[in-house]
Amino acid sequence: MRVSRDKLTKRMEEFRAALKRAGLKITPQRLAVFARLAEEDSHPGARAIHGKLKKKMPGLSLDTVYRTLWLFVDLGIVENMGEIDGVRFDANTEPHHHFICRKCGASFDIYCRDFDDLKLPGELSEIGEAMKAMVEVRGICRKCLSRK
Amino acid sequence: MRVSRDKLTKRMEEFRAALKRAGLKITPQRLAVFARLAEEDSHPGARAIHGKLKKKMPGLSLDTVYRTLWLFVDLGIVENMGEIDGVRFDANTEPHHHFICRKCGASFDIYCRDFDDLKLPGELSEIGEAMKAMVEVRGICRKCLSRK
DNA sequence: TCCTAAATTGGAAAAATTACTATTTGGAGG
DNA sequence: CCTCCAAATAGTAATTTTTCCAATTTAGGA
Repeated sequence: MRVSRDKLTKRMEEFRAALKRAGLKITPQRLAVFARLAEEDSHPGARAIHGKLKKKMPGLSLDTVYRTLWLFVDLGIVENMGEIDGVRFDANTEPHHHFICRKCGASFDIYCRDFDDLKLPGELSEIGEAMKAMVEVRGICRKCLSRK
Repeated sequence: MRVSRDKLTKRMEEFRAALKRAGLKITPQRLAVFARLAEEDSHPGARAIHGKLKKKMPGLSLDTVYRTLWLFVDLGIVENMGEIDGVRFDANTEPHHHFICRKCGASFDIYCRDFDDLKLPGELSEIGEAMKAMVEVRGICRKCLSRK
């Protein structure tokens, strides 16, 4: 799905501001990667972004895309979805939720009754058939906080 | 953290029942992988599981671990965390939530006011410092439903 | 315009995951 | 308890994803 024009403009402004604030250069590559990410809400991976941009920007290296994306995550203007180091597995079949550390990727179970039976919005049926809902809390874990 | 003895027993029962129901063999490898996963709530990845089990079961192949874990996901006794095909990125800075398709891995944004300001449980502070909470809904997307 | 630290490229390396074949084995049926 | 065979595994090769690095280019301040 496409993002509206003014949302896009707003995001591009935030992007420029964040780079300026951090004293980083505004390069064509960074502009292209961010724009690509900001104008769609399909949450692409690095390869997908690289593939799309390669047409307009043949020299673009895959490494740059990766480096750029993680830079954006560090700057707080982009969020990563999914674990840092590959897929993980969970055999806990009871209702529970997750805390995930942004620094080290560690994850912890959270038990919270209020979260167990969230009422899902009706429009969800347009997207698909929901089977389960859980809350994902992101932050910094104790260990990472202390060794900071 | 360790899981209590009766929870573990219960999970092992469910595991045996699920394999039986599907007409699959209960092998030492499957028992070991599931037990390893069920007795901890640290959500390990395939490599971590393989590494731990290698000591007791020197011949265990990494392929078996991967195959076994995805089998468990298919059977519904294990849930995978993180995207199927690598890390993804999201430049949407507005409060929103995600629907993720179990079949194809596609993800969609959900907007739902009720989810935007979930009250986090106090015990969370023992785990770390929370920065953001979002709801992750899992199910089957329209496309996958229709092509079923 | 010039200069320099920062950024990018392209290719190589590392890590994660899947594929494949020969061999082994769980467990159904005798 | 044997026997047997479809199912499962081991070991290794292939593929995919991600990161690293040295050489080169460039954004943007002076």
